Amino acid sequence: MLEIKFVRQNLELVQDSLENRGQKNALKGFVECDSRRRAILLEVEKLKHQRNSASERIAKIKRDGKDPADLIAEMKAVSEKIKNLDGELAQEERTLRSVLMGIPNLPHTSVPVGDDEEDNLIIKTVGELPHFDFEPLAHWEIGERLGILDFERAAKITGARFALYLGLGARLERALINFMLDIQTKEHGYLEVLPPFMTNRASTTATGQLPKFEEDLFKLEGWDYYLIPTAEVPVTNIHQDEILDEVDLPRLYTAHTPCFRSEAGSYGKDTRGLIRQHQFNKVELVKFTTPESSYDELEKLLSNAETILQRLDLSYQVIELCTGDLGFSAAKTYDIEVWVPGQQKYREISSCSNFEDFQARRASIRFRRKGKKGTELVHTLNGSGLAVGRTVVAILENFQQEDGSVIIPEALRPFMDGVEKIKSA
RNA sequence: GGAGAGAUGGCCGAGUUGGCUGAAGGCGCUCGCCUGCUAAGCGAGUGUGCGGUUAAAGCUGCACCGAGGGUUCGAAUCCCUCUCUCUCCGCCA
Repeated sequence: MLEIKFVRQNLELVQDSLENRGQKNALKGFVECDSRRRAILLEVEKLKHQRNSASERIAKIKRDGKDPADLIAEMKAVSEKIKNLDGELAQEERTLRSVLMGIPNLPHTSVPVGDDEEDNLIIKTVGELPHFDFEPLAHWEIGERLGILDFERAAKITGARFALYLGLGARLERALINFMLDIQTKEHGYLEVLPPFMTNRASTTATGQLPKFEEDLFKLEGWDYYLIPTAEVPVTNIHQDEILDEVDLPRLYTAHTPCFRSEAGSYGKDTRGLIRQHQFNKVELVKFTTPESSYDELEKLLSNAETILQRLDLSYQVIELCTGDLGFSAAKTYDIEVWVPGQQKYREISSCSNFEDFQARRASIRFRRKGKKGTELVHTLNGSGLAVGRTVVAILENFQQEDGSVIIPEALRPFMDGVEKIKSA
C-alpha cells in the first residue's frame, strides 16, 4: 500500500505507474473521495470537540448539585449528528482503502522501464552450459525411469499438477531442503523458522496476495484461512503490528515450507513434470531492514540465493525485471534462472525482491531509531533460496548420464548418506 | 467438546459503584548531573495514528485500553457478538 499523502501529492506519478501496468482506472474516484473524507473529518472532529468540552461541563454542573438537563438535551442532538457523520466517514474510508489496496508498488528508479518480460535485463550469466553426447531427457522421463518420480499415481491420489516422490527422489528433495537451510543459517546468518502453512485474511492481505489475487490461492472452506503460496506470507507477518528497535535490524529469517498455488490461468503451461505444481517445497529468505540499507540487503539476498546454485554446480543467469514485469508488491526484483537442458532454456528458480515499505505499511511493521522520536516503517525483502522442486529438475536434467543415471552434486552428498549417483534398481 | 479466568502504553502492572485517566506505579530507553572505570544514585523527558497551525522547534484538535457493534449527554469501566491467551476436565497425533 502506498501512503495516502503520497498518492495525494503525486497523483500524476501514481497514475503513470498504473498505466504502465495496464490499470489506468485504478485511481478513479480517489480525489473526490479523499476530499470528501477530509471535509467530513474536519466537521466531525469539531463536533466531537464540542461534545467533549460539554461533557466536562455537565460533570461539573452535576458536582455542583445543579441540573444540566438543557445542556444534555443540546448534546443529544450533537451526538446524533456525529453518529451520522461517522457513518459517512466510514463509507468514504472504505472506498479510499479499497482504492489504495489495489494500487501496486512503485518501481525503484533503477528499474528498467519495459512492457513485459521481453524487456527484462540479463545482469549476468554464471557457469558453463553442460554438454551432452546424447539427447538429454526431460526430468520427468529421467525420474520415472529411475522410479523416483511418479506423476500418474499422484494424479490418482489428488489430480493434475501433483507429484509423488519415491526412494532417492524423496531423499533428494529432503537433502536439498537441509542443504539449503544449513547454508542460509550457518553461513549467511538467517534464523530458521517453521511457520504455519495457512494464513488468515489480514496476513495474506499484508503481503499483497489479497485482495487482488484471491483466485491464485487455495482457500479453506468454512474458514477465513488460506494455504500459503509462499513462506513470504507467514514469515513477513511474524512482525505484523510490531515496533522493532533499530539495533535489531536487519532481521533475517529462513523457512522451509510447502507452497500451494492454484495456477489459475496457466492452463496448458508446463503441464508435465515438476516445474509447475499446485504444491511444491521452497526455502525462503525474508529480511526486515532499515530503509537506507534495503538495497544493499537485496544484493546480499540475491547472492545468498546464488550460493546454492554455485555449490550445486548449476548454471544460471540473473535477470532484472523491468517495470512491466514486476510483481504487485515489489519495487525491484531479480530473478535467478537455472539452465534446464531438457528445454534448452533458463527457467526461474528464485525471485528476490525489495518491497520497500509497501508490505510494512499494510502489515504495520515499524521500527524506532535510537535516540529519535517517532517510528518509521521497515523495509521488507524476500527471495527464494531456492525453489526445491525446480532444483530437483535442474539436478536431474543437468547431471543425467547416457545410461539414465543421475550424478549427485558433491556438495549434496553429505546430505544423502554419501550417495554419488541415482541409478535404476 | 465441558467448566472457569483473562486481554490496558516498548515491557510489567494499577484502574471496572461510567465524568480533569492518554491512562498511577515499576522496568526499559533518552538527555543532563554525579562518580578513577563499572555498578549504584539524583533530576528531567519518554505511546501510536489521523488532522490543523508553523520556516522549524513547538503548539493544538480528534481517535485509540484485544476486534466489532450497542446503551448513554459522556464508556478502559455497563450490555451483545467475535478473536486470542491461560487453568481444569474429556478426547487426540
